Amino acid sequence: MPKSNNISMSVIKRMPRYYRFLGKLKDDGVIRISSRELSKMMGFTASQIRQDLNCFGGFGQQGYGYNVEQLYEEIGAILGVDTTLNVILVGAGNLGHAIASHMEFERRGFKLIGAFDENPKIIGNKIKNTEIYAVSSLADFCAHHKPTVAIVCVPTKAAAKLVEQLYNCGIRGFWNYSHYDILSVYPDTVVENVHLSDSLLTLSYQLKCSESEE
Amino acid sequence: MPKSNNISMSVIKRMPRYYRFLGKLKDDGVIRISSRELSKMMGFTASQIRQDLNCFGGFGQQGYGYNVEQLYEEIGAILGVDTTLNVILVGAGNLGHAIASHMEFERRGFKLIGAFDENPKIIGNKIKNTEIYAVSSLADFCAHHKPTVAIVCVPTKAAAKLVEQLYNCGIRGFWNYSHYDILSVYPDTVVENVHLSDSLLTLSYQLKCSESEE
DNA sequence: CAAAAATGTAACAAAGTTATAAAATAGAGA
DNA sequence: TCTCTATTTTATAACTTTGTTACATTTTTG
Repeated sequence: MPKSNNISMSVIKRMPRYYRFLGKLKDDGVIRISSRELSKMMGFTASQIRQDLNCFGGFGQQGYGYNVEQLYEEIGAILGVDTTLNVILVGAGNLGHAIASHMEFERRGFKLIGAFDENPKIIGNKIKNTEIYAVSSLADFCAHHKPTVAIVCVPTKAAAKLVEQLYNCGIRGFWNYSHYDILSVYPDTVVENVHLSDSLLTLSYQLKCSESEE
Repeated sequence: MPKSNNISMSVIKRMPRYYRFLGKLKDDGVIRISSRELSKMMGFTASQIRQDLNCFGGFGQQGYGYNVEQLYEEIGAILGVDTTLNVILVGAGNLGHAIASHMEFERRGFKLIGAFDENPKIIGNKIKNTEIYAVSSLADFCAHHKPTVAIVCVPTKAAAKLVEQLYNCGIRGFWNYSHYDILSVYPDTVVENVHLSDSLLTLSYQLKCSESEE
């Protein structure tokens, strides 16, 4: 029974991590867990865990802790894992292909229903039972199958135009791996700009710092 | 002349993004830019940009703005792009291969000097002029070439043991794509757990919210 | 030389994190 | 079965960090 308060982004960003650890515990057959135990595993403070979980409702029981399976399901529901969203991949090159095949979409409430590319050499190939179509067929495909999310793995210069096109096709969620930053200019869209290189650069910065502190 | 204050992680995480946008401006031949103009492009407030940049020193000039090229170089230096770090890839499967070939390491102060995998079928192959070696040769290789950063792209169950092994080989920076969470248990190591699926789940959450608000 | 533009800093506000007091439960032992 | 104690959450309060606003100062431009 989630509280309908608006939750802060900081909390949301931590939820998938909780989900991950709880899934692991569940698979290991753990029935119950306290915030204190979880904190040791995850590297958060127990306080924070309790407060985070409490944003959505009191899942814990005083003197007992949290029921692992129940909490796992609750967080799954919060994140929307229990409702399926249709996804398309646009740009099925090296990276797009790897991401699509690496990601276990089904376990996360997504279903890959199509992939698109401009390269004639790979059009017709398959990624995990999903065919790669020509980008030119995008509009027709979307009109039929109504995907809501697109994984954007195209070169920088192609991205801006593509995003507009995808929006017109009804796409409302963008999972962006291109070097182009998608800004949320449309009010009803959601964007995750991944930018792998950003985390590499923060790693670089932190390494520099830890060296100079020795 | 960077200030030696300790900068907050929130600021650091924004720096690569500044670097990206400034690089683009530089390539476009833009000589100077004001915080106001930048704010429009990037979706931050102008104030925040000024405050962020000021953490490292006064790069701007009143009444003029910032010199694009100078600022680009300064931020590059802050992030450590100007000093080269040797990197190895461990796990050269689908994802590892894609990331290594997608990432422009040289432009970011990194140099890929080796890749490792357990699959005999791909040992001996090349990724961007870098050979794929057997994991068993890891220790020898590291003793010789002293890499400081490892890209971890192995299956979950292999990760824990591997991290320990890599630490013993002198690796101090972990760029982790496995589903295993590397905790910073060693005091002098730096970890970036990427967890692609996390951002997909936050996207899912946000989509759910934006729907219910309509 | 004056008006406009822009930074850097200080004051303020909001958000996030940690600590603590109160309430509830589980589990042990009589 | 009942009672008591240790455990653990919840709610709230204190604190810390982060972000925003405002403004004085400086520089450019016409």
